[in-house]
Amino acid sequence: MTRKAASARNARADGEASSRLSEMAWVKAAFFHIANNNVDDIRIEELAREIGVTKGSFYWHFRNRQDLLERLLAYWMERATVQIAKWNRATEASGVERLTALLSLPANTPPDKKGADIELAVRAWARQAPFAAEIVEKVDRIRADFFLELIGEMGFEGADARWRAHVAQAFMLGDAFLRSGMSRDERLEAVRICARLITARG
Amino acid sequence: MTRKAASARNARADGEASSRLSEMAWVKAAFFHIANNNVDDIRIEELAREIGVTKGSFYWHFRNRQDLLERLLAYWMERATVQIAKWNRATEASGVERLTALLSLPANTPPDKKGADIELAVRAWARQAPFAAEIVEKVDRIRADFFLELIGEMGFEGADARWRAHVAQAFMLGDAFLRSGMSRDERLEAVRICARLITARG
DNA sequence: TTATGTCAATACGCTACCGTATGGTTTGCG
DNA sequence: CGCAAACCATACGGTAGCGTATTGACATAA
Repeated sequence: MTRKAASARNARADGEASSRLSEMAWVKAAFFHIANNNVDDIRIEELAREIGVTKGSFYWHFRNRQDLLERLLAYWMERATVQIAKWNRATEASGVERLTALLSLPANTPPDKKGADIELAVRAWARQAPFAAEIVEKVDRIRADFFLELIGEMGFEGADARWRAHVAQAFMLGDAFLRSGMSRDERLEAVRICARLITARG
Repeated sequence: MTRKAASARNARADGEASSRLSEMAWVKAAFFHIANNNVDDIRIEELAREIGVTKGSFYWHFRNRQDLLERLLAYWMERATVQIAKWNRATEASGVERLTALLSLPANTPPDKKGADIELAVRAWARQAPFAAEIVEKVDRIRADFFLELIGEMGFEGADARWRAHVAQAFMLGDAFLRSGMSRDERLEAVRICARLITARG
């Protein structure tokens, strides 16, 4: 059984995308669950009910629950880094504008601007599971480089630039997690102010 | 049974502290568990094993698991707000120094400077349980006021002060959650830089 | 058409928990 | 002493969720 699943997966990895869909359906369902609750809330039988199949399907596509979680992490990492970087490089806005936009991520990340919730859940998860911690560290490092690059473009250098980048990154996270009753406009203003403070000379 | 437990608790609330210890032992054990993992990891039978008793004891002191969780929250809130405020008001350091110290909380909060972990776990929990969300919001509001007061003492006023306070608070959280491989000294330096940026005129 | 691979349904065993019921033991006190 | 309350142990029922075993349905290629 396990053998079969493994070989089937490898076969798929090479070639086409015949059942890729059903497999992705599981990952996405899990993604929604971790967004609204936490990682322990990802229960196979529950996901199955939502998708409209049974466990029989699950254990065809995945070795076990852990297997799903690992793919979920990979999926999250992709969204949390690569796509953002691409988007940011594609746009031709000014440095400060891009910094502002970046700071208000992940609060605006789809689906349903639940980006912050997912961040939180994954980070909570990371303290439980080393393999999740690894991914989060990677993500943080990639984001750090990205912030540094952005700050660098604005004329800061060396250690100074690194500190400012760090402050920016920390603010991004913290702002997303703060449960203050701030309106959308207020949040945006706060982000703008923060960008100004971070890029102030002195 | 339930009645008995309730009345016993009330009786204790008035007077002495006969069994306060054993009760607190449960709360603290739960506290350690939520620090190292998350709220789902608080399992009665496991805590019992660690304390050296059995479930029989637990259901004497607490109505049920939820009861324990609520007292745990109260305990956390106390630590997360009141005590910090007291400490901060007791000291006679300068404004910037106090801001710096505050920013590096909760990363240095005992036990075992696990403050950040607990923050994370509680906030993850808050998205699952409304009654936890309520407490976190209270804590955030109290801290916000506190930051505002501090910033105010440094001569900032009105909206400007509020934004700066918000940035400080967000940084505090985010810095605690960032899984970057920073050394203790680096972290401290980052905090100092952040305090400078936040209190810069312009 | 038959064989083989792909995918899903059903039924089962197993374990980890929660909460309850009930009985035992210690402790304070009249 | 002796009794009541406080405190804890043991045993049990109930449930939720993981993983497995087995069979069924459908497609496609030989």
